[in-house]
Amino acid sequence: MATKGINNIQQALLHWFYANKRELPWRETKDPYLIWVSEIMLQQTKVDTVIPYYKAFIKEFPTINHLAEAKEERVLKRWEGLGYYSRAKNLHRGVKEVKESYMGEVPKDKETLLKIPGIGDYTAGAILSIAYQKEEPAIDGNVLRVITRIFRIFEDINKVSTKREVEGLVKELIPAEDPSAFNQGLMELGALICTPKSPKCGECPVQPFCESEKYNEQLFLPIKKKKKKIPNVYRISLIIADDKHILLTQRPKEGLLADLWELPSIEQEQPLSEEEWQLLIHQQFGEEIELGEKWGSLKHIFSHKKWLIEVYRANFSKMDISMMEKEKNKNKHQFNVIKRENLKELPFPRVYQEIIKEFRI
DNA sequence: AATCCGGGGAC
DNA sequence: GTCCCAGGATT
Repeated sequence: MATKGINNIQQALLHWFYANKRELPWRETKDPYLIWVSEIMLQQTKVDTVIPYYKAFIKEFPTINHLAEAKEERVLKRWEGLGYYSRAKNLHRGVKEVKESYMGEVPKDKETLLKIPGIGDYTAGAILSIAYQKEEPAIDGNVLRVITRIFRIFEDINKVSTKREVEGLVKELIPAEDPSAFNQGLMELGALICTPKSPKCGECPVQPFCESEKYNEQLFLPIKKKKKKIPNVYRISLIIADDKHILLTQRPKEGLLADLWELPSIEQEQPLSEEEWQLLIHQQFGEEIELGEKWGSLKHIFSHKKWLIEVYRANFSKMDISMMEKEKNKNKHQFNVIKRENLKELPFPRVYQEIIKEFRI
């Protein structure tokens, strides 16, 4: 089974990783804080997407102290467009916690790390192995795919029992010499060679040890239960603006797109006619707001719902926008009057970024 | 154990 | 367009 004198998985993987690893910004450091930031960003997110965000983020928040002292809105602004915004809020909270409770030093043991918001099993293992060279597994989706293929594990990878089984195997494999390279090697292999759809088994350093490849069953692994299909949500968004202002709302502090800003909007489970929308707009935003010219349509898919958005300009009578500023205090309106010159400071969901750009001054 | 959180890329 | 991908928190 040996090839070129390599007779175990560890050696094959390490050898391959040293020769083939990508040069990535977070691979230039061992700073546990920077490793932490990168691992949070890399959750559910591809490397190519993360790179520019990571660079901008650590430029503005180069140390734990910088991030701990930052305003949350600045942190969200740096996360704008990256998605899963609770990651940013938890990272911010977690860094403050490290500063206050651990004298600014990222903990070196798993139990303590797991208490920090946003750090779970995977991220704790990644920080410990990559920053501190601890022999801790870091099981992400790539590793689950690689290991279930190598060892031909036909159990649902979403089950806790399967993850425990994989964790046990990785613990046995992980070499004391370089746990960091081994864990990163497993993930890098999953990202570059052992890919979900078209694995490049001919180029795989671990191919001689891969059970599923022997039986040509790679494409059946890993096993996971499929999710159900997602409902449509019908949404109308309003452009209420003059030369210098635009009316916006800030989303709730928790839940979907938490704390981000957006156009004033109404949602329904069923599609409505223009007349029916108009009625809801009067109830929601006041009698002086009238549906105007249609600006266009937007669509946005989340994990479990799909937004179908119709964007309209609004006509407003009886008062101008600066009057609405005063009306706001009566709690009659559910929006804020924003100076268009300040739009660049506010974080928006991806789906609204293009349209907001049109109104920036 | 199941569901909630975005966005990008393959096809 | 449709499908696939994937950690942590919450329920």
